[in-house]
Amino acid sequence: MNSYTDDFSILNFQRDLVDWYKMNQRDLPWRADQDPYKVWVSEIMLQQTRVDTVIPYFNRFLSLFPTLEALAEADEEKVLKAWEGLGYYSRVRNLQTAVKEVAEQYGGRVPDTPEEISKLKGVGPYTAGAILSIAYGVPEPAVDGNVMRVLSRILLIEEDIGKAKSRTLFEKAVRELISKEDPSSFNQALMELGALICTPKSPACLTCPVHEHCRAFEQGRQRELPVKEKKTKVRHVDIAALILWREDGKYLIHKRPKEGLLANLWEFPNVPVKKRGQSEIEDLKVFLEAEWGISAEIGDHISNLDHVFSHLKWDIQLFEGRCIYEIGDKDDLKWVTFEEMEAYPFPVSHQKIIKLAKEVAVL
DNA sequence: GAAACGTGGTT
DNA sequence: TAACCAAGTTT
Repeated sequence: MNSYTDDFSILNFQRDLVDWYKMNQRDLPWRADQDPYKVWVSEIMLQQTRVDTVIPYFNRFLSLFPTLEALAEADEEKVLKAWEGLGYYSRVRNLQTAVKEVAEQYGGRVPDTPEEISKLKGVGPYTAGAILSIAYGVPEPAVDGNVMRVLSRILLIEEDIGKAKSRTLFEKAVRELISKEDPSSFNQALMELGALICTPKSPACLTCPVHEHCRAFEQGRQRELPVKEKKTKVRHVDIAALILWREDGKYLIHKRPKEGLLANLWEFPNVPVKKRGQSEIEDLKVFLEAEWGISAEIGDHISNLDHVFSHLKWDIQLFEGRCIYEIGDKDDLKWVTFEEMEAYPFPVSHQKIIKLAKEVAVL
């Protein structure tokens, strides 16, 4: 055959892993029941996001949108507001799109087959397997970063887990290993083990419930795995941003485009700066005039701030300015008070600006 | 297949 | 501090 599970004691491994999980699993809010909608929401939130970060978001989200129907009918602005600060905002817009699809096409019942569930927006191979196994007990692999790390050690798999292709290899391994009696516990156990014991830097092998099955541990090579190539540095982008105010105590905010970075979130007026130096104020004025028909008197430089994303870094020079003249109304522009601002979803980068704007306003 | 897509905690 | 990491998916 020549598979990674040749000469591997599958049944004993399953037993040791699942027994440990049942005794040691964390008490997490999405484990209270197996409601497919809640499992779904939790899985989307947990993508690339820590459990501790997700817990309060999950509880708030479920109190705001307790059912699939409630989320399907909700205003997108409210949904984004509930996601504010969690990051990867397309996750929740895709989730709402998918939930509407389920409400309309499946009578509100989350599909329970790989073929159907995988068609839903935002449901990739991992999430499909997670929902199917956890909510429905279907023995499908749910291969995330934890699973690849854990199995790379246990089975001594030296494939680069950074490559998209290697995921299918791990899925193949899981199909051979997974407990048919309790796929839910098996999949979650693998992830729980990765989160609590088989951690990236210094795995706690001595307390690991399955170290007797671990080929890397046997050879003392657990710290060499998984193999993962390093990423390149993030790109720096210079931006000039503006706290633009009016005599009536309102500030100008702008809704970002429906695609791309921070899609549909709100922000303060800003422009990319071509050459760092003295042109920032002019860049802002030209932009306001040309794009929105606004003329402004730009005043003090407030401060410099930076914000790091996964793939780039904003270096923001923040100014303050007074609106002199404006024409017409636009859907993506709003003049609001600080109080009204609280209803709008802002990315963290612009939450920092709000904070500074409030301090400046006091003066 | 590589890059885009957020944020906060850890090392 | 900079790099790395966390229950990935879409384009």
